[in-house]
Amino acid sequence: MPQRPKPATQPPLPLDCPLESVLALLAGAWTVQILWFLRAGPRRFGDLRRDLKKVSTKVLTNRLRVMEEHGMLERTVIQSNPPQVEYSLTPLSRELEPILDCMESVGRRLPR
Amino acid sequence: MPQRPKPATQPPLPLDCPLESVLALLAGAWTVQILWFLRAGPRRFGDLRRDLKKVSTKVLTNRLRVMEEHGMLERTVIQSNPPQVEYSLTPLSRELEPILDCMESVGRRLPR
DNA sequence: CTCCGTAGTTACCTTTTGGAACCTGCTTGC
DNA sequence: GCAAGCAGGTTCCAAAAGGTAACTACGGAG
Repeated sequence: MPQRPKPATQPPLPLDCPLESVLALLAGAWTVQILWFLRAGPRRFGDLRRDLKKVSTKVLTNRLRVMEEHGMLERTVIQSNPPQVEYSLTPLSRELEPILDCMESVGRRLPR
Repeated sequence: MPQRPKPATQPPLPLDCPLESVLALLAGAWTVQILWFLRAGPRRFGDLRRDLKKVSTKVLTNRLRVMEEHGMLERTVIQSNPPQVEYSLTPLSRELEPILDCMESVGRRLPR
């Protein structure tokens, strides 16, 4: 049994973590799922509410607003009667798609 | 201007979302960063606290406990004086590494 | 004798988040 | 006239998350 531990295991940190920007975008409940369901094409508010069962309209609205502010969603109002709103991916959120692919393939090989 | 919108854009949802299991593992603040810093090798409690600046000991302890319960971390007590605790990746968390790689490369090509 | 570093634990408080329920205005179908 | 579907907005409340500060126990350094 050593009498004195080494002062610190790895004095310098092993590379600063460059994931913050990505994590900031993906943070928040439902964010990733919304991206997932929009990959197949634009979807309307009510579609998404049905896709994400168990989400309340308030939370969904907030999420969509925040994602839009982050430039991850485009919101298009269709002038019809009643008016409809379509959400679709942007160039920014398309950059994130590889992460979804990766999560999917990892999830498939995971137990359960 | 159409008089009546289509009843629903995509009646069946475009594939049920298979990301839940992965998202459940990665959820929670600091989780991904902890995995990131452990990739280089086992690290001790104090190391991680320094890696993740701005994290309180309480929150870090909670995170580590939860991740251990999920089978994502191995906790090893080193019988020294004072005793030390080392955290390391498990087979399960190693399965998640591709996601980290992917996030890193996406993050690099993102603005900012 | 006091402080430092080890790895936490505990109590307390604030902030954030999320959910349920109800509301709007609009039009169509019955 | 009444209900239904569209896209939300609003209010209230509960739960969860997170931060601060103080505390534990151990030995070594000064």
